[in-house]
Amino acid sequence: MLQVNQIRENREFIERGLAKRNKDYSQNLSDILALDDSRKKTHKELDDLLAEGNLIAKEIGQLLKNGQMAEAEQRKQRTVELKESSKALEISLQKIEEDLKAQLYLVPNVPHESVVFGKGADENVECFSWGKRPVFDFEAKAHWDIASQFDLIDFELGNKITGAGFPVYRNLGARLQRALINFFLDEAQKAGYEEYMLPHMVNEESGYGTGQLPDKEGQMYHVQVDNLYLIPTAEVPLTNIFRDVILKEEQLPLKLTGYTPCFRREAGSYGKDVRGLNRLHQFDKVEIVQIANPTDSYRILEEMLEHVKGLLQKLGLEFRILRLCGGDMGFASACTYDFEVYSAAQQRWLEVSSTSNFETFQSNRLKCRFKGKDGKPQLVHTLNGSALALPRIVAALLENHQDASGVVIPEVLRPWCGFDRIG
RNA sequence: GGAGAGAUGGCAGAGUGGUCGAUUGCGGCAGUCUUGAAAACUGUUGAGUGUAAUAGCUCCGGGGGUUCGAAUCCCUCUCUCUCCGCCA
Repeated sequence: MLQVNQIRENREFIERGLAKRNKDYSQNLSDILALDDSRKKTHKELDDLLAEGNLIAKEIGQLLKNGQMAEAEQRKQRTVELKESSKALEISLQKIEEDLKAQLYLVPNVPHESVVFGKGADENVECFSWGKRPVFDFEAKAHWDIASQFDLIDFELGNKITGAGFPVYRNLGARLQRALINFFLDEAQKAGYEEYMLPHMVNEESGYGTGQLPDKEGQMYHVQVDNLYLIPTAEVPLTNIFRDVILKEEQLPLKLTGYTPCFRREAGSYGKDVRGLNRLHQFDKVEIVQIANPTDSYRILEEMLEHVKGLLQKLGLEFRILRLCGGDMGFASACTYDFEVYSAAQQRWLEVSSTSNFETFQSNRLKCRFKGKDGKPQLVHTLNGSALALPRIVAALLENHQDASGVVIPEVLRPWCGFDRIG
């Protein structure tokens, strides 16, 4: 959520930034400022009435103490009027504040200066690539075929137990999952991230805090009896740790990591995208989050990119990094890099990580601040990234590291797996 | 699920209708003293809104009510603790 004062002070800058999202928000911004003006005006009127009421109340107290009953009664008459009009003002103020909030919820984050204009995914900019594409002297299989050949993943069983998009991992497939989770967590720990084990359900406040609510409600599983949501990513519980928290400057940056399953309803997806592990309703992911001083956040974003790079390099997977253009960036992000690994068998790129700086967009909602030297609370910057999401990594590992008779496990994973090949 | 108790500033903990945004202690910060440190002493120390700066206004778990006036009384919700029941 943008800050109204920012909009007021840097309107032109913000409008120019938002234009990169290929949508016009100038009307929203005008509405916001107009609503804020009437908010201020109404607030002032209300405050004046309340101030008068407070004053009279004190006088009445004094008069009663002195036994001046008649005078006290007289004063009370005015307070009746005051109460009526302040009640009315309160109601309209509340309405204005609701409208203002609703408007603010509609406006996405302002892309960073470095983000390019673009209409959609086609205009993302490749900024880094690494690795060699494997060459096979046999017909490369897709991961769903390998998975079924070696009994690693049972999609049918998942369909039976739950439904499409909830695969069952078994045997070496299950152990590979566990190995990857541990590998990613240990790497994060080595890089200075504190590990958390988190609830897999969150309440409404948390959903609002990180921006899944109100607008992306349909993408989360909702447990209605208790009004809880299954987390779509560990980012939600991890970042909400700092909701309504004022940190000390010297605590920053805070680095956190956590493994959780992620639940996504993903309504409206279809076709080749959903084959095998490409898109699931439940998947596993290790997330990294940093809570940063605004002056450091872009350096930290680079640091996080390096971390993710390192993971993919250790796994020996060909990948590229894309700088997302304005039109493809998530609602809350100011700057996002996507990591994609190349799937040799499917002959396409698969997104395995998205690493973003949200600047103050989340912290403004979360009310997560830090106190600097001047003693004034200031909003932090929040950043997060997948490090990494498992299913497509598994897909790429199986496909890219396959040989004529099975799959070779990358050296680095073997201590965690306990086996060096499948098949 | 049943019965009872409670929720106050970073923490502890007063406050049961009228200068209470809140006594006090600890912690934090600044200063005095000291070669330096500790101790002691002095001062200072919540957030939001608003303003050029003041002022004003709001906030004592959330919401609602009573009253001229609520941290304090009433209703309701949430959470915590104790006891009972159930349970991995």
